Amino acid sequence: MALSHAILVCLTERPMSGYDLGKFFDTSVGFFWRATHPQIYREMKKLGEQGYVTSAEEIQSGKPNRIVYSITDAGRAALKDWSREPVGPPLIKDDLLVRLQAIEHIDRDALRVQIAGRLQVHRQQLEQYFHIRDVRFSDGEPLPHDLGKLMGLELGIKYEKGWIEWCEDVLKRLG
Amino acid sequence: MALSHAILVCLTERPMSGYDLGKFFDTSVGFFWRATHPQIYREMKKLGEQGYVTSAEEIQSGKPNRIVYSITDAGRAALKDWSREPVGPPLIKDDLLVRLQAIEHIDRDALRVQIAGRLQVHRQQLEQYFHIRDVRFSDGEPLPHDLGKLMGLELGIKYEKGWIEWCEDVLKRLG
DNA sequence: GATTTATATGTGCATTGACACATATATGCA
DNA sequence: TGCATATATGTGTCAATGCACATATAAATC
Repeated sequence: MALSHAILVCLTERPMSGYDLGKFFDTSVGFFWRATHPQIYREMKKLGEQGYVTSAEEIQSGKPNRIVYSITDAGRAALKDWSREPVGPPLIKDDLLVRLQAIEHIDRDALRVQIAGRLQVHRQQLEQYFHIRDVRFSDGEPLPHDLGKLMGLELGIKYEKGWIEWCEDVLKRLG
Repeated sequence: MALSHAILVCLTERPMSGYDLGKFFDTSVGFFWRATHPQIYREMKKLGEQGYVTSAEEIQSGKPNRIVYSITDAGRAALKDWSREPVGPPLIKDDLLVRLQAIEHIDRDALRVQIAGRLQVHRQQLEQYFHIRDVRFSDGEPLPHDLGKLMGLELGIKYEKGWIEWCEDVLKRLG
C-alpha cells in the first residue's frame, strides 16, 4: 500500500510518465523508498483504475509513446487519507549488521572490504545530499512546500554522517 | 536469501527452537532484520532440508513439543560463504519521510502526532540499547566474539540519537 | 470464574518485491 | 562497424514478506 502513495507523492510535484518516475525515484522520494520499473508501471496502471491518476499519451516517433500520468482530486484525497494513517516504526534492515552479530564465524577480510565499500557509498550519498542542498536550498528560508524536502534531506545528511563515523571507527578497530 | 542467514547467525549463539528464535529476534539480530513467526518456522524447515541445521524434538506435556534446531558444519560453512558475498547498500524505507516530500498535501496535525510518536519510539529504543550496553558491555574490553555485537549496538545508538535530534528539531519547526 | 498472557507449532492466502526477458529506436563512443 | 547507453513500456515468474487463522494447554491476573 505504500509504493502507490510514494508515486502519488511524486505526482504532486508534476505529471510524469513511468520512465520519468523511475528516474525521479533516483533523486528524491527514492532516498526513502525504492521501486523497480516494472513495479512502477504496474502500480500506475492500478492507480489509473482506481481513479487516482489520469493518463495521456504523448505521441512520439522512433521511441514508444510516453504515457504521462497526472494526479486527480481523488488521488489528492487518497494522499490526505493516507497521511492520517499511523506510520510504522522505521526498520533498519541490513545484511552487514547481521553479519557483525556472528563476527567469529565470518570472513574477517571480506568484512573489512565490505565496510570500506559501505564507507564509500555513504560518502558519495552524503556528497549528493550536500549538492542537492546547495543548489536547491542555499538561499535562506525554503518555500513552505519545500520545507518537508529540506527536512528529509537533513535527516539523510545526519544519517550518512553517522554511518561514515561508524565505518571509520570500526575499520580502525578491526585493524 | 537473507532471513535464512539471519537465523543461522542466531544459531551460532546456541541451539534454539522456532519460538526461541522469535523472541531472540526481538532483542538482538532483530534490531537489524525482522521476521514473523510463520516465516521463521518455514525457513527453519528449509534449512533442515538443506542440511544447514539439525532438529531434535523435546517432549513436553501440556504444550506442543519443542523442536530445537542446531547449526551444522555445513551451516557454518554456508554462513562463511555468505559472509564473502558483497553486501548491498542499506536502504532507508520510511513512510514518514515519503510523506514529508508532499508536506503541502498532507494533514499537518497528523504529521505532528506521527513525529511525536516516532520520537517516543526512538527514545525507547535508545533506552533499550543503553540497557543492553550496560548489562553486557560495562566491564571494559568486550570478548572477541562480542565485538561485532558491541559495534552493532553502537551503530544503533548513533542511529537512534540522530533520529531523536531530528524529531525534536522538526517538531520545533512545525510549531 | 473469566480473561489475558505465555508456551509452542503450524497452514493458507494475498501482497510485495526482484529479476529476467521482450521490443523498438536514436545517439554517442571506440 | 559494433557496442553501450538512453529513451520508453511492458510481461512472466518466482521469491520474500506479512497477516489472518488454527490448535492446544498452563499460569497468572482480575
